Amino acid sequence: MVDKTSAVLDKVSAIPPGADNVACCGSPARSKPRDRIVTTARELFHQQGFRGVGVETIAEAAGTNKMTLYRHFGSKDELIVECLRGVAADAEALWRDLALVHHADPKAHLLAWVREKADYVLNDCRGCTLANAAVEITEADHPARRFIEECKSAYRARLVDLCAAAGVAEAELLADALSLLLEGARVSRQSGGVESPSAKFIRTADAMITAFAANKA
Amino acid sequence: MVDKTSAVLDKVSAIPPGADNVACCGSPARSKPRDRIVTTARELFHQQGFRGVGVETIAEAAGTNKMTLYRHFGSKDELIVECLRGVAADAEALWRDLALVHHADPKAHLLAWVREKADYVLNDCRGCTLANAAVEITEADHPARRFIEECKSAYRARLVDLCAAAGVAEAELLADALSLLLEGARVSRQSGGVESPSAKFIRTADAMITAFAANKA
DNA sequence: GCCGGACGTTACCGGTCGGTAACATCAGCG
DNA sequence: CGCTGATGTTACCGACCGGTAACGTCCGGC
Repeated sequence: MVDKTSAVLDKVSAIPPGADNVACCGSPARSKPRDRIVTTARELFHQQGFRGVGVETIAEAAGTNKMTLYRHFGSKDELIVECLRGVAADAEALWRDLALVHHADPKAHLLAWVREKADYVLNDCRGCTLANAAVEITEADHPARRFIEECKSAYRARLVDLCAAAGVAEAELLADALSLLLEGARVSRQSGGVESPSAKFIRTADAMITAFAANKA
Repeated sequence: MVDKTSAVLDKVSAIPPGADNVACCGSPARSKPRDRIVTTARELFHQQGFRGVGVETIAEAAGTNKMTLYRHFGSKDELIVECLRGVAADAEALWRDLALVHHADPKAHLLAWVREKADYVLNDCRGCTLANAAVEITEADHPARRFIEECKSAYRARLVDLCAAAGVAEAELLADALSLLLEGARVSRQSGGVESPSAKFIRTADAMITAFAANKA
């Protein structure tokens, strides 16, 4: 699998022993090993894939060791699920924040959502951790699979509600179209670079929204 | 990584020793080991991921052994690239066939393309092997990465040409939109099952086409 | 002060992986 | 026939992986 030099790893394992990985007051308040493990694992899994990084690498990058990791997580699979839970929670928080800002104007809310997601697509070339996990983890009975499905369907439901609130007649169809465009942009970014179709996510999403907004409910 | 029982493998390794994997006349014309290896590897890689299946598994499922595999391919990475080449060649052949049928009517050609791709999305829950490889193979200098990028950009160019031939004013934009929808449908199928937004691929793609066809060139 | 729990350290285990060496076998072909 | 090249077989290598055992350290709370 080509030489997997630690160039990338060195950049990620920027947790000097004794220091902390969050900007905090003073020195003594170093975050707990468990949190550091999850944070580091999320970053490494996202960057190098779930099968591409081992537990020992994660533990060391988190400034701890394998034994401590296994005191908090029964297995690597459990750690994976915990990481996905974190990803989903962050996405949920982002959605809530956006909803607070735009609660009065669903149409603007929808457009703002497109722009927020576009930011991620353009700035992060590794796409959606949840979707990547679904690609990489092929075992049908892996605990992560069920969780991923729940996340995606929950997210879709929220998007449908937003489209409906924006007065779109075929809210479900628009929501699915936007889901496909976003998911496509994130994966296209990985397989085609910056000049891939992913660069047109905003324009195509906007076109889709206006096309559907033509016939209101 | 959960127990990776050989249930799936048994189904795939349906190449009984002495028989052939292609429907051919008689018994003696068994295809060459190299071809069997590539065919089997493509199937296994697609189904279980590139990192999820080892060379020994591939060789045995192909009715041969690891040594013969390494006589034809210098490394697993080379085999991976060869498999991707095969996938791309098949896609190219499919495109050519469709072009032959619809050479007179670009608009119908475009709609037929959508339906052909939709067939794949609905019937194969593992998406696009090229895109999956881009997700799974994270090494920046892996030989497969360059190849994948070339494939995707070539495919995009063909789609742009088709959209332009269909008289769409913003051919590039429509082509990118359709690319995103398709790529999204394929990955959404993996992370969300059959009831995911991927089920709406045809309807959203059609909507996109009609929306763009409104203003002709 | 002391005790207990969380954490660090080292070493180890069995299994799998990618890859290679050496040798036997077999088919085709002169 | 005998040669040759492609294939099959077995055994092996070092590296890595997920996971565990045993023991030492340290810190906070009673």
